[in-house]
Amino acid sequence: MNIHPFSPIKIAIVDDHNLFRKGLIKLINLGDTHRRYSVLFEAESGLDLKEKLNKRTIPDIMLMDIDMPDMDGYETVSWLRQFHPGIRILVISMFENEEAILRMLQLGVRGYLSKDIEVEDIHHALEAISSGGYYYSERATEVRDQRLNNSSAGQQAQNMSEREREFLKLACTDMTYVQIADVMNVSVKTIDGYREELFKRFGFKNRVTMAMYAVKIGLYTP
Amino acid sequence: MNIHPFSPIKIAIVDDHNLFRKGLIKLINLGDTHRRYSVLFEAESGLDLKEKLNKRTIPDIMLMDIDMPDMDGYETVSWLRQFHPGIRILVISMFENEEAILRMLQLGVRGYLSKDIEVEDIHHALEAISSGGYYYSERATEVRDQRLNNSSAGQQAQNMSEREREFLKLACTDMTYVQIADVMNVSVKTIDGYREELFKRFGFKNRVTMAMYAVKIGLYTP
DNA sequence: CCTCGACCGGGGAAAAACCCCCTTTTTCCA
DNA sequence: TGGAAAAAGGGGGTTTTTCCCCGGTCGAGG
Repeated sequence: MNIHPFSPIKIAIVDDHNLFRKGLIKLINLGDTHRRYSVLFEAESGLDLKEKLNKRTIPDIMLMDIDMPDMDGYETVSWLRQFHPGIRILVISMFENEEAILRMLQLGVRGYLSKDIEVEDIHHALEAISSGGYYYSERATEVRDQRLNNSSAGQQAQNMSEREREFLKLACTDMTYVQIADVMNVSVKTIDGYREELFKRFGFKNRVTMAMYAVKIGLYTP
Repeated sequence: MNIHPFSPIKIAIVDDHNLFRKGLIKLINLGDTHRRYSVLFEAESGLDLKEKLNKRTIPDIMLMDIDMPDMDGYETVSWLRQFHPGIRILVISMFENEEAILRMLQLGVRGYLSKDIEVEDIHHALEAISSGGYYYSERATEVRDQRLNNSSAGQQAQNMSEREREFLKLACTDMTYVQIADVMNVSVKTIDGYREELFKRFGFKNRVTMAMYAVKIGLYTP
């Protein structure tokens, strides 16, 4: 189920760093002797992408970063899945942590690569994706597999609720739990419940390590 | 005081991400019609660089990342300044924060660029540096200038002592202040002194915001 | 001499962490 | 479709840690 088997495969790149975009283009062109791929355009963020998608040809494959200003990778992918479900998304991110990988997998991306990639990696990924398949880095595969297995094993983790997410973000600030309870419109005891639940689930020892986890998974940017 | 006015200027790149290295090479070659620059070799970390420097021609200019495994940018620059003072260093980093910029400026680097650079930026920087000058991004210039002015003004900040730095790193972990006092071999009250001093100096409201600051300036990576 | 930096200490209020308990609503699945 | 289980919210009370003000010693150096 190839996309346009005889015309070049149209690619767009969404990343806030010019250097990365140029690096990606170079990696794509290196070894692409048959001009199978053509990079249509680049965008600096999800917002930028939304504008550019209106005026241009729709790409077949979208290379997507996660950490971006305005509208990050998760939001952008959500939006794309809803309004352009035909575009296949390959995430290329600095983040190799479970949370990021799982969220993206759940959003239905076609591939997940680290930014530490070689020419072959990106070509294998592009080939797999353009022929209807999927391509995950070793690390992403590992995360996905271990998620499929461990339901009762070890520490069952992840999947925070929206309220827990919100609490976790606020716990990274200088607010006390009383103040957090106030802005979240629940009692302090409820907040304490969220805290305890997260402590238990993730093994946090104190608020600092919890906040650090939030940073690590990109939920909060200091 | 040009370096080899008629032979190409030899460049080496130190960055742990292949993508960045390839992107940099592409940016350097783009617009370098006269082949003024040649990229000698790439290294993935300071440690890797040390090995490669022994076996190869010494480059004129070194493009240097900060966040790297094994031996980070600061260590690597310190080492280079000591053992290869002739190599001119251009830092190209994700970090645009005061701490990082100031530390690098103090170590005597010739330039500081964000990773958000265009072709012209890198060429201006390389020209300036190879002809004996300096090149700082807008942000780096701003930081340097405001550091020259504000000695008594506003909040005199920065310049943490080595002990304070160490404490700040440990304060990002799950250790209590008692435990931190233990590993730092001082009394809890001394630790409390460090804490209070940093709180006053930087206006932290609680340990979480202090830890977040440590992350922001790159002192601790969650 | 006397200040400054690094260290140590008391006491106390507040916040955070950690227990146990409870109700209501939603989900889900046999 | 009925009931069990989970998720969401709340409560009382304890211990530990954090935070903040106050004070002190000691040695180095202008």
